[in-house]
Amino acid sequence: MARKILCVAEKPSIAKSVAQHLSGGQFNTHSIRGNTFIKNYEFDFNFNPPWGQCSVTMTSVIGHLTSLEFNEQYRKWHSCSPVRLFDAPVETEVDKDKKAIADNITAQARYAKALFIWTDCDREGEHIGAEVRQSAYKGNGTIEVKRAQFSNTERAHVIRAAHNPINLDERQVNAVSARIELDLRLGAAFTRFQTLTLRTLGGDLEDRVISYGSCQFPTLGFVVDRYFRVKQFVPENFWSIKVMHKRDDVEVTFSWRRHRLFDRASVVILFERCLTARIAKVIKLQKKPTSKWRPLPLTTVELQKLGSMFLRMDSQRVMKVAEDLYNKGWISYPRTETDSFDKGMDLKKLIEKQEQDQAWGGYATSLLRGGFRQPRSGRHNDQAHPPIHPVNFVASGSLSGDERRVYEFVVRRFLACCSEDAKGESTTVEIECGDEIFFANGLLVLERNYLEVYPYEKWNSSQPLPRFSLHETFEPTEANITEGETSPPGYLTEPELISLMDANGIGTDATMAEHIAKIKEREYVMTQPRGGGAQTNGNGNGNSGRGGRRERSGRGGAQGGNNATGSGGGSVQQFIPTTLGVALIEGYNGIGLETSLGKPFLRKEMEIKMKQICAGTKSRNDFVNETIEQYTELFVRTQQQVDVLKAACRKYVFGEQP
DNA sequence: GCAAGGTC
Repeated sequence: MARKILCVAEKPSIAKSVAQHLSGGQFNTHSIRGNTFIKNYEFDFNFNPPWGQCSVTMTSVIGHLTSLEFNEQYRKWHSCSPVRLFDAPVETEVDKDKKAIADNITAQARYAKALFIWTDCDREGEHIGAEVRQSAYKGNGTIEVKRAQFSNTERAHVIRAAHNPINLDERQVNAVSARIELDLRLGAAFTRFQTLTLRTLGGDLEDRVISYGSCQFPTLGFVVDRYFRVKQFVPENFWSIKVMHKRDDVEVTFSWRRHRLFDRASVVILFERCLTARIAKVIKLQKKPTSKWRPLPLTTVELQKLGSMFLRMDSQRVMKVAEDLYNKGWISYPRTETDSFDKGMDLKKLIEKQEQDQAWGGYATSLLRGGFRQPRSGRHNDQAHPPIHPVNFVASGSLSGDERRVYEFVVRRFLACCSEDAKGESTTVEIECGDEIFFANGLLVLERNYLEVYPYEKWNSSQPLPRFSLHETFEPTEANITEGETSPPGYLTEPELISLMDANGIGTDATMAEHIAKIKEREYVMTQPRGGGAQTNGNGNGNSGRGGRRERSGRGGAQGGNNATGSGGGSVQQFIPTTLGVALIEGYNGIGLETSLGKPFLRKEMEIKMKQICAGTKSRNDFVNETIEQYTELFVRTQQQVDVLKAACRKYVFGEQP
């Protein structure tokens, strides 16, 4: 009898495409008991020695199989003092809804010679691989465990991976298992402590969960931080000079090189010198080619940011719709950090599929007839998934409204990536008037190229500048002093929040939207459209607290954010902390810990140490012990100064004077 | 009733 090899992927879609490639399409499909998504695919494949020709069962899990939990006696909230959760015993359990999946692996491992793990080649994937291994060992203690190394599911790449298995990377497994343990201990300890302590203040705090998480708190911190920057903003007056000149019926405005000054008297003096000079002289005349770069291949973070800017959906909604499109086979896997396409990928074949579309089909054809350019390469690569791209054509009629808009965006972005940059010509005229220098810019768009298919970005020719010649002198028609006042930043928008999270390593591409949703659900923040009234997520009053302070929407109305230019109506949502959200962050800031829980630094540090574990320069034990020690210290200090936290709640939530 | 991370 042929030897048997069990292969396990991280998700059903990967199991299916790997099975298709390895079997050449010749495989049998079996459902398993207890789970409708998981299938076992059976076929033969000739592996490299020592395995040779084998019968293969290819199946999958659905993400993590197990969770870490406190032992039974610590699970009830009042079972122990929260501080004990830093060292209470924990155990790993198969999730209830994953039991059937784990059993399938245990059963299939029983007669297999080897287990090939086909989870994503990232840290979490490595840990999921270890979870799979554990289930396999239950059925077969001597099964040999290997790991396939692959970053996409192209046929040749998959077959190469099957022929060249490596071992699981225990360091990555350890880094993730440490992360899991720390998230559980810190989250549970602080959540129980906060909730139970602040509950004693009564009122609106009596029966709600006031959760702490190493991602949700920094996320809240960003919102509160911006809120105070808006509130504490003091406008400043500034003055500037502009020079105007009319020629060939065109009114040209020359802007001041110094931009603006905050001292009126100085501006008046400089202005008077200009007036005295009377004559302006052209000192620089420059015409040069310019271009607007086509976008990079699409990552999850970009999809979420641009989704809230152009499509006016919140990040959670965009991800939900993208997942649906992925599950229906229209777009590639939507959770990726990679912003460059593999050299070997056949992009033209994907473009061909779009030729039939009424709106962008013609453009797709023009790419295939010579317009095609290999996409730019960004610097990110998660080694697990390609950038988000359309994999099949679907007529817009068979999609729902939101699906249509997300699909259209993914397709247009993809076609734009495969296009030439937009080309133009920029003109600069610089004049000297007295000792001051002024300039005017002109832009002539020559070839729109990718912009033809990517209406989300704008680039338009300016009014053409009239002809000037170098060194010529002329008397400007008019010169003025202008006056203005600096305007406050706007409240944080969702794309800005996602950028901050991304830059600070808060959450992953797949979870950022969830953290944002979580702080809304906890009523730490609410969202409102720019210039409109408040809107909360779920039920309840977003401005928690009796007599809580209501905030005016401020003057930030139209400023500071991205003025979206795409399709889709409505206006951008902005994030405003509730009184509770402000109280929590201000409370922790006030306790004077060297690193506040409301700042991103602690999470960043965790991320750095995980990388050290993966590099082999730090052990799992050292990492866990150090971090537990660090947070225990923060916890004890917080307990000692809990009055600061309570005072912040009284002040902000209940509006009491200190 | 707590977290964050996978994925459906």
